[in-house]
Order: sequence, then C-alpha cells, then structure tokens
Amino acid sequence: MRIVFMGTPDFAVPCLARLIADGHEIAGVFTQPDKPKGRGYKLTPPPVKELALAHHLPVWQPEKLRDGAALEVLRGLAPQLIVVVAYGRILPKEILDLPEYGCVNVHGSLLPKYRGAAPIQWSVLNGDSVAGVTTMYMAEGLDTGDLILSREIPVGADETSGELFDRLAALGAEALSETVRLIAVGNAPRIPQDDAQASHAKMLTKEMAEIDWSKPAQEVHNLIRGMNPWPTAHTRLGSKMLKVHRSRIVEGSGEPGAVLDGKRLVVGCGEGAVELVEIQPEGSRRMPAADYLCGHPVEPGFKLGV
RNA sequence: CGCGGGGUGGAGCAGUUCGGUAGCUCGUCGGGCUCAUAACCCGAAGGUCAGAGGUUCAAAUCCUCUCCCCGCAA
Repeated sequence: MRIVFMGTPDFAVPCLARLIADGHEIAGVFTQPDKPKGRGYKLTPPPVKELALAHHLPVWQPEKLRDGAALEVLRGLAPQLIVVVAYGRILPKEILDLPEYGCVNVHGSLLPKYRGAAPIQWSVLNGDSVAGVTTMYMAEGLDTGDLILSREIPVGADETSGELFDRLAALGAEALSETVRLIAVGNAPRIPQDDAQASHAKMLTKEMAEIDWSKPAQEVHNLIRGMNPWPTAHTRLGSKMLKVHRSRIVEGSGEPGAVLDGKRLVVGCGEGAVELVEIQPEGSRRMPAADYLCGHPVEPGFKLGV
C-alpha cells in the first residue's frame, strides 16, 4: 500500500515504525514544524521527523494545510491511503477526499469516549480500569469518523499517563497494522459512532494539575498519576512549589493537606490519605520523598497547598 | 544571548555574605539494649567541595573560563 503518514509526537512513532516494518511504501511524512523547546529555545524536531529521516523518508512540515500547497504536494505523492496519528492539525476536506481508500486515524481511547486532544490522560484522571485505542475513517468533525476496530487493555491502579501512553502507542501500532491490512483486502468494517455515548477529552493545562486536598484520596491519586509526566501535579510547600510525580493510597486520615507522618510524607485528603512517593521541589530534580526528608525535615501537622 | 536555582562522603542539605580544623539528617558497617523492631544507645568507615586556571601565607569560600543538572517561560 502506498501511504502518506501524518503524525508528530512520540505516540505516533510506533505507528510509523510499524507501517515501515510491514513493508508499505511510505510516500512521504507530514509532521509539525520544528519548534523552539526547552531552555534557550533550542529548535527541536518532532519525534516522527527523526524516525522519518532515519529511514530517509521525505518529510514535509507545512505551517498551514489550507493554503493549497499541501494539497499539491499530496497530489504529487498520490497516496492510496493517508494515515494520521496525533498530527495536531485538522485536515481540510479536499485532503480527506484525496486518497482512494481515504484517511484513517489512530486515537488513544475507546471511541466514542474521549474524543479530542488528551484521551489517555483523561482515562487515568477519571480512574478508568480499561483503556484502549481505536482506528477510524476520518470525517470532518473532531474524532467523529466511522470506527474500524479497537483494542482494549486494563489500566494499572498506580499507572501513570506516561506509562499508559507507551503501552497504547504500541497497541495503536498493532491496531493500525491490522486496519491497513483489512483495508487492503477490502474487508474493513465501517461502524458509525454513537454520538450519544461521546465525551470530550479537553487538553490539559497547568491549572488543572493543582492538587485539591479536600478531594478524596483516590481522586488525588488519580490526578497525580494522570498529570504525569505532564503537566505534573503540584501543590505548595511553604512558599515553594512542590511537584508530585508519584503517590500511593495509604491508610489514615486527617486534615486535608496536613502531613500526618513526617517520616513518610503521608498527607491527609478530604477522605483517606495518600503518601507522596516521588516529588520534585522547586528548582531541584525529582527525587524519592524519603531523600527529600533527609535534608528538609517536615513536622507532622504541616499543611501543604496553602 | 528569554528569566532563574543548583553541583559539598552512598542520598538530601548546611557552610560561601565577612577566606583560617569538612558539618547536619538519613543510609552503610561494627557493637550494645530489647521478646522484638524501620525504635533507642555507643562507635567506625566513607569527601579530587563538578573541572581548569588565577589571587593569597592560606580557597568549598574571592576572580576568570568550561562542563553538567534542574525550575519558570515557550
């Protein structure tokens, strides 16, 4: 199959790698332009670009898709199928209609649940016990296209978004491989989504990552693992910010935000308590909470988040 | 040149302002106490103070340069 691939972040990398491994002809790769990232605005290429270049695939990084230039390029590439995985751009209808087999997308949720930008994180934030990936034919709406197939996996009780990301990226590559195979033999299902079951997973922001200690321990724990690795759950420790990378639900109860045990950093919640396992003080590297306590004793009763 | 914090025994930190014996908590090892313990007591090992150069009788500390880590912002 002659395919054009469109994708940007790490999540899309296994999918492209799988298409290459499956022996498809990758006519070209579209990814977002290099962006200034990190300290000092270093210009950084997206992960998909690095993989594409490593395989000597032609790469395009248009700022816009709607000015016609991209369409011309695509006409020239003449793909039979366009595969889109976390590209981060909306495709105009002319592009959707271009390939003979259409455009397919790999999405990190069990559609129609969690349409939108951050499905995997919301699976964790909501404490779902099952997550998955879905492939679909792309339509003009946001993740509203007809479904092709899906794969499910259980979510671990302490699993972080980042960990689930990695597993779903691998699962997505599998689902994509099968999807393309079915399309090639003209045997792919086309199942309309039930809009009544749909939900939307909006993009995460830093504000959402502030820990509300008045919530039950389970919700606090879900926030901490759901916001890992980005934007990272945080609270206040005195005048400084404290990031919390990992936590654990433990026995105990106490005033919300109050440290119950100064030796293990157990913190009271609205209901129950969580132990902060891995933290990162402002201006410092991430470290086990026990390490932090060696140099920064915390009195039981001290309140976080104020 | 976007703003800022930091590098000191295995870990986390203090000490740097104002140069003068390498310090704290934890861990490790040995011993003691205890029915017992992550508890308590006694003792010990372990450090090129990120690196290079400079000033000085003397530098973790002052000056110059380099490397590395991190927070914010994007």
